[in-house]
Amino acid sequence: MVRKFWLMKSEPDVFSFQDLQKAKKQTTCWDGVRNYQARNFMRDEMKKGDLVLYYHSNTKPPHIAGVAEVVKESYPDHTQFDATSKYFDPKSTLEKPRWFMVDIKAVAEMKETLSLDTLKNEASLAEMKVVQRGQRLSVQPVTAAEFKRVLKIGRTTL
DNA sequence: GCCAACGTTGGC
DNA sequence: GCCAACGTTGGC
Repeated sequence: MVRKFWLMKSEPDVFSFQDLQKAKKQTTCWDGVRNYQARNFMRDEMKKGDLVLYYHSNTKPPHIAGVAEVVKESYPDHTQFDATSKYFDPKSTLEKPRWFMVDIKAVAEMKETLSLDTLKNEASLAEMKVVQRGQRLSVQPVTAAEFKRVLKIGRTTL
C-alpha cells in the first residue's frame, strides 16, 4: 500500500493545528464535512498512515500550519444525527449515513508556516489545488512531490 | 464585510 | 434533466 498525501482546511478560529496538538492524544475526528467530493476522499481513499497538510483558511494570511496523520479510517460522522448540531442532516439515517469522517493526529508543526502567497510564488507548486482560483474543496489530494516540497520550504522534517 | 466562484436544491 | 435561485466558502 502506498501512502497518500492530502491537504485539509480548517479555520483556526474554529479548530487550529495548535488546538489539535493540545487535544487528547493530539487526535481529533474531522467532523462537519458536507461536500460530496471531500466526503468521497475521506470515505474511499484516505488510509491509515496517510499524511495531511493542515491548512488554516479564513485567516490572514491563509497558510499551511502543520502536518497530521490519518489514524482512523472512515466512519459515520455523528454530527449528522444530532438535531442540535449545525451539521445535522435530516435526510441521513443510521442505516444509511450520508457523511463520513476520519481521525487525524498531529505529527509536526511547520517550522516555517507557508502562506498562500508563498505557495503561489513557488513554480513547483503551481499545480496544487489550493493555489488555484475558486478551489473550495476542504479535503484535497496532494502529490508526493508537492508534499515533499512543502516540507522542504517550511524547513520541516517528520 | 464584500463578492466571485462554486455546489445544491427544487420547480417545471 | 434543465437551470434559476439560493447558500456557502474563503480570499481579499
